[in-house]
Amino acid sequence: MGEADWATADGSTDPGRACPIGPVVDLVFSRWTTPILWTLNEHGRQRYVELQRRVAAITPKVLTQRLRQLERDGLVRRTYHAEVPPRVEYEITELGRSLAPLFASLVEWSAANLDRVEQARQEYDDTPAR
Amino acid sequence: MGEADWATADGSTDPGRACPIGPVVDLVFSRWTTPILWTLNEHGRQRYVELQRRVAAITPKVLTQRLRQLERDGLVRRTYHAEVPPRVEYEITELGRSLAPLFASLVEWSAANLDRVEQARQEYDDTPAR
DNA sequence: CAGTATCCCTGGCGATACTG
DNA sequence: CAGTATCGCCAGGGATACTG
Repeated sequence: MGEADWATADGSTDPGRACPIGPVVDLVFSRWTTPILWTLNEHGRQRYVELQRRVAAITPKVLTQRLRQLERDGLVRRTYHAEVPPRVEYEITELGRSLAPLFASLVEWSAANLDRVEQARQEYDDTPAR
Repeated sequence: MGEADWATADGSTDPGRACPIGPVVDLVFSRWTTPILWTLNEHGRQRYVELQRRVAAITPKVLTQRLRQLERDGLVRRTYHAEVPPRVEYEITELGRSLAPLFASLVEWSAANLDRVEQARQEYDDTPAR
């Protein structure tokens, strides 16, 4: 909570993402990654098709893209079983699981404050002088 | 942490965002909102131009868009002073400030684990059999 | 100063079809 | 089953210029 923590090591401001949580936000909160991680964390090791069913509305292309990215980032582990038919299982890694408390905090915050947000929107929309 | 918390109240799965933190992610972690909230939280009440300078590389159009959205969501308060030249100040609200612990957790997680992510990427990229 | 207004452009996503 | 491959789109963002 320092006064100038948003400055980078070399003293210059980081253009674009002038805050220290930029990287982790890109990592965890980019599109589709949160539902995927959530599902993996909640339902344990799963096959590709199970994921596709649980993370509704995601197309196979995008699901694969995100899974590859998560695997590369070390948050998800992919296990290929050379059988017929082939079986691939995905599971969350220890590193991925370390995000669970964070997710829990997010859930807590939502439960406590999301209605306030909705209320604020209502008031904003109901104000004619804008 | 129930077994089927990703199901909505009516028993159906929520298409697209099959996890309970979907809404708060959209609210807080959509593009540009995190650096804006961070800056507002770190440097207190500021004028439009100060924000524009601190959140580097953001264009005025987008900055205004995001500020309006944050105002509507009740996370930011806008104060217009009818002077010449006009002066507008933005500050984080109590509701917005309630996100601070969350941000702090994110910073902590980054400090503890971001190097592991980088390491995982290195290993992934250095593996030829892919 | 604090924004609008306009135009443009891209990359991410969706849909669909196909394969080892 | 577990993905690729290809195509098309369009919302969101960037650049630039202008205004009360």
